[in-house]
Amino acid sequence: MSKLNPLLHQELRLSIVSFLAGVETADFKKLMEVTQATKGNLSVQISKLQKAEYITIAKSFKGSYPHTNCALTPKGEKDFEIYLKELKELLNI
Amino acid sequence: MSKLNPLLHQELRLSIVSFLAGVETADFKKLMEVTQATKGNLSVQISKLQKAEYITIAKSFKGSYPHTNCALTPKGEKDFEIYLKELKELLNI
DNA sequence: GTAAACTAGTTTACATTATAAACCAAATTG
DNA sequence: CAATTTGGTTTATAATGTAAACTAGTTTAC
Repeated sequence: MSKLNPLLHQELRLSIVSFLAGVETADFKKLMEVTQATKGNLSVQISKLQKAEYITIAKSFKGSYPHTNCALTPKGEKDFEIYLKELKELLNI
Repeated sequence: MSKLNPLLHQELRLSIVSFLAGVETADFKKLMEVTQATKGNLSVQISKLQKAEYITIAKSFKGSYPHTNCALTPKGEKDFEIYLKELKELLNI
């Protein structure tokens, strides 16, 4: 019984990481779109992922508006894979 | 983005349901053994699963000691399958 | 040129949830 | 008969999740 990584075993964060694992980079707007989360929730959860060094958050300006770009780090990728492996074991899939 | 069933998307409850899906019946002791959870936590979580009609909890006596037996209901089984399907979609697996 | 509405987020207050410690009742053991 | 064990439940606290409220600036319309 290896405990599932609690940072990843949460729907919104899992959605974010899973999506980033496929595309390697996505902005705030895109993440809102694919996850259907509220701005507040998304903001909080990407911060947690960043604190854990699972993603990088790059802030810049696109025209005059702020723009936030997220990408998975190698650490995030690795721990996501471990999570997947352990989840599959738990669920026998 | 179909939201993952929050009752099932919790490690201990998921472990319980996943295990019961394989065996169809297990007692408290067995569930403690396979999940490695504390008694208190296990007690709380099986109660929640029972309230949701995902499992049945049958109390009896085995010799002189109380004995609690759990089994998945058809509803639990069905929602577990739906959860699995949606989880796989989310994770592309 | 200024009020209203929009973009792009962050902060924070509240509600929900999870968890283990404390508890309980009965049985066993020494 | 006191201490320990079995088989749990209750509950207090901590941790977490979430959306509403807020910030800061931009664009549009009058």
